Amino acid sequence: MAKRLTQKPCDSTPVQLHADPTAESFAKLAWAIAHPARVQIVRLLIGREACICGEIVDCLPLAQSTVSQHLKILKESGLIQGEVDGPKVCYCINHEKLDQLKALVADL
Amino acid sequence: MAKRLTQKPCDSTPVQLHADPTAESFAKLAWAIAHPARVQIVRLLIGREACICGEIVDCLPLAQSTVSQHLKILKESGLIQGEVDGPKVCYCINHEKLDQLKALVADL
DNA sequence: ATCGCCTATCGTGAATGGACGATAAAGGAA
DNA sequence: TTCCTTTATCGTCCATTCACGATAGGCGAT
Repeated sequence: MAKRLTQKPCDSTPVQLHADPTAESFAKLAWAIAHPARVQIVRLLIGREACICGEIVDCLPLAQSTVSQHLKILKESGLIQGEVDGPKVCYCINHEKLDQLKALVADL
Repeated sequence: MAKRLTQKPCDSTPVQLHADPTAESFAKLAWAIAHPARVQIVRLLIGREACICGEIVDCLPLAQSTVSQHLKILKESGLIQGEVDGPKVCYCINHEKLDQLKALVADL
């Protein structure tokens, strides 16, 4: 790359689009819901404001370990939270993060 | 899977969350912007309402072929459109698709 | 027709994602 | 304690992504 030096780059600003931290966090958040199973999980948790646990597994045509993996990804993204309740774990939506995602997309 | 038959599944609806076509298209659209480079490209195209061409390459710290790949992904998602203009190609945002994405996220 | 520029595509390699079964860890109940 | 249930993690396999250089095709200019 870097060969077209005879003309101005984008707009009037030099270049400086490299490694945009905003784009990175945006992409991460978007990636968290960039899978049908994760979209369904998020919607499920939104649908019932209250938290639920491994019934999520019963709602998806996936193995328990696979669902657990998706839940981990969603948890790491911050979109959902898990809280241990005895031997079970209740998950619920993190509305702050969800609103943040909504704002990021809306402000596109 | 399918072992917990002694208790009701999620909510009162049987199960039927399998292969939700809505979730699939949502996930596809989200995946299209689930990469920092693609977020930057989309923002760039939104910033300048008009279309631009391979200057995008100069705005990203990526090889031309890599950028072309990302553009292809975005084009296939419908979020952007490319129109040939002589030896160059001008890309622009597909506002309909973008609005669709916004609506999908807002209605979460 | 030939040259040079712009872009898409091909081929490759490294890394990651997604799915599964098996297993481990934690807690409640008998 | 000993089970049983619930969930997370491990290891593995296959598919896909992402990045690159090289190459091919299109088009305008010379």
